[in-house]
Amino acid sequence: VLCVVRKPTVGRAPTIIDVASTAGVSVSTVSRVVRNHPDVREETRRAVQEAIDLLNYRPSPIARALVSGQTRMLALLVSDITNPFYPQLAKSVEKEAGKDNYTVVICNTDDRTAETRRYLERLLRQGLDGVIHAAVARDEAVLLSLVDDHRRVVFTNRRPKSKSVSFVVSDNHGGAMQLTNYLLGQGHRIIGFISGPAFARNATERLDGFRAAMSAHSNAQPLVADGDFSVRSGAQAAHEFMDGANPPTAIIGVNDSIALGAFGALSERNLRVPDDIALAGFDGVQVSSYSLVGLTTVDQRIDEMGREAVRILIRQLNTPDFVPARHVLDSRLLIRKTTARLRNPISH
Amino acid sequence: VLCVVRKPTVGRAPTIIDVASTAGVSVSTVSRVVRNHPDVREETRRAVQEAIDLLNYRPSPIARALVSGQTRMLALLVSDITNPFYPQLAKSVEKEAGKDNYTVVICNTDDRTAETRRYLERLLRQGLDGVIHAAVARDEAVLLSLVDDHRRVVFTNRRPKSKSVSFVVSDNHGGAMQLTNYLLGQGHRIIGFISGPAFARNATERLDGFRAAMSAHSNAQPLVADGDFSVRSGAQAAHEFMDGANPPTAIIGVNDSIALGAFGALSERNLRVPDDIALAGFDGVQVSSYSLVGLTTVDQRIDEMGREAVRILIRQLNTPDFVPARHVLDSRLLIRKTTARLRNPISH
DNA sequence: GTGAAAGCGCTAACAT
DNA sequence: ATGTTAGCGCTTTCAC
Repeated sequence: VLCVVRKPTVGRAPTIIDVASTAGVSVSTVSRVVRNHPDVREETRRAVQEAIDLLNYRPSPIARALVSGQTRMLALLVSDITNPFYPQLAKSVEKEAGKDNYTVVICNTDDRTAETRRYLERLLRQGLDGVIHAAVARDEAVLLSLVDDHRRVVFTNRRPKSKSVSFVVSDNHGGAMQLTNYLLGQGHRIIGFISGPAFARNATERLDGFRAAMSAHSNAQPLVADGDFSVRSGAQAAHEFMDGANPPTAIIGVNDSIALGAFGALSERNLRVPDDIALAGFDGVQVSSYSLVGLTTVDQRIDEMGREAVRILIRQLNTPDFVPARHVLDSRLLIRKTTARLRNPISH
Repeated sequence: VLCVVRKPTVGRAPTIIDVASTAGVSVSTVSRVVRNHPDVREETRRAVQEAIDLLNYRPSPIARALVSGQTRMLALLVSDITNPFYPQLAKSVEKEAGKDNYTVVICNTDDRTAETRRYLERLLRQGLDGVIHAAVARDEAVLLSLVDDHRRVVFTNRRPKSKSVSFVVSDNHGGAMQLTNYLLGQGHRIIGFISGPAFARNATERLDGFRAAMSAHSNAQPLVADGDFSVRSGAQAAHEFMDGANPPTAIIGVNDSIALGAFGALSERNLRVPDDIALAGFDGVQVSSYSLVGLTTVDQRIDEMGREAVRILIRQLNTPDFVPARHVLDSRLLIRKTTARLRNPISH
């Protein structure tokens, strides 16, 4: 070959070949410099770096992905991005991942296994590197069968059944006990708990914590109503409680959205919070802190959960030997304005 | 070459070569079949399709991206994903894009130009196909300089200055007028408007609409306070209004979050809504509809905005000749529980 | 209508 | 320490 023709550099992103010819070295040397490979003479490295700077060369992630199989793309599976818990989690995940130049794709599963599968199949083909699973559906098996390398997965928000996969969750059981004991300490005995769907492990753990704390008190009467994490379901359940023969003096929502819904229902009934009835949530979502409500809640440290999940995942992705990480974050009771010492004990 | 060695098919995703050899045709033919190229005999097509089904072959998006420069990845730029407007938009964008097998990456810019740039530079190198810009910062120039092909961009939520780029926005000016006229019709004359940042065009349009409607009434007194779209700023501004010498009988928040914040502030002051003071928002965010508040608001049809933005973008991406689309969605007044006919006109 | 072959931009053996 | 080269899986001329 007498003449290796390359299109001119103008109007085209510079490639590794351009850098190599500019610096007067081979492409492998450039590649080594770019990847910080040690086997490069300092002088050569400097020359290459100069060419890189001159041309403003940046390696193509796509070409890299083709050859390495790694795309620096992570998926975050959430139940419903319009539930305020998830945006907050997403923000912290995205921020932490960005530090290591990972891109996060948020996948709204609506807690439907079929959606989980659809997303994963598409993204895996696209070369997805890893998954943070924060949705709460019964889709663990689907996920783990699609991503059989468990190093690529971290569960958060929910605790997985599998023992061989990493997770970061908050201490749901302990948090619920703490909150319930606080309400019991305030004099409440009839306490209503608005639960989440039975398939959501984080919700059932909270319910269990509530029950455990209540059963330790001889004259405590636990009430439980069904909810589905939504504001609407919280309102409905609160109405049910108050329409019952034996209405509670305090209500706990399994998450903040439900508690906010309950708050609305109570307002509609002209019940004042906390004077007439105490109310508490679970999550520590930002909106619950505003003066609108000032909701007492269990802070599950969402930001930390997201950050930690990313750190674990990225570490796993880059280490051959893998031991599943199991992090349980202490949850913290945030006492705000919707709870108070019981003023008008109901006699029975 | 006597012997073309390929690793065995087991444990490895099937490639186009596997399909070709299975079907007994060349890779180009397989490629034609996959891309629905017409130049394939029906018989051949069937044979190839059989091999594809047999092997469960799916073309590699990464390899395709390398050769075509297209990744089917879209970015959605938002100001702050924890502001409930954006998750709702994101959901509709994601859903619509998914129909055409596009993946959406949500980028939280915090309305900082530097963040916009950071995201775009990273994603463009990753082969980003297009951008839906829904954040409201002064970053139009940065975006358009980074993505000089305007077919790849759609603005939404905000109206761009550039005349050569597509957008889908709601009729902010008209919606604000409609809302203001409604309040005037209810007898309100002193109306407070809690605005957004001056750089946010959607906010200034709403403010202009408010002013226009107010100035058409001889004895109407517009009050304006600064806000930044956040719940907190809404609460603060409402306090300022009510501490003023001439408090309004109705307050409009430039978005629902601000109105919700104002609602909290008013509750704190033991003012009942709408009996003591009327309150309205803008956006039609879901949370504002719950019984907690039942906020009167201007619905800007978020879902439709997102859907339409995606449709326009995808169409532009696939047509060589490009005429910018300019869609203005009618906004709709949603009268709910926080506004009512003025009961106790203040005399002046 | 079909096939051969040249890349796309990079990494990783392997050779020197 | 550096260069050569064979791919990664696909699309796309260009022959036939």
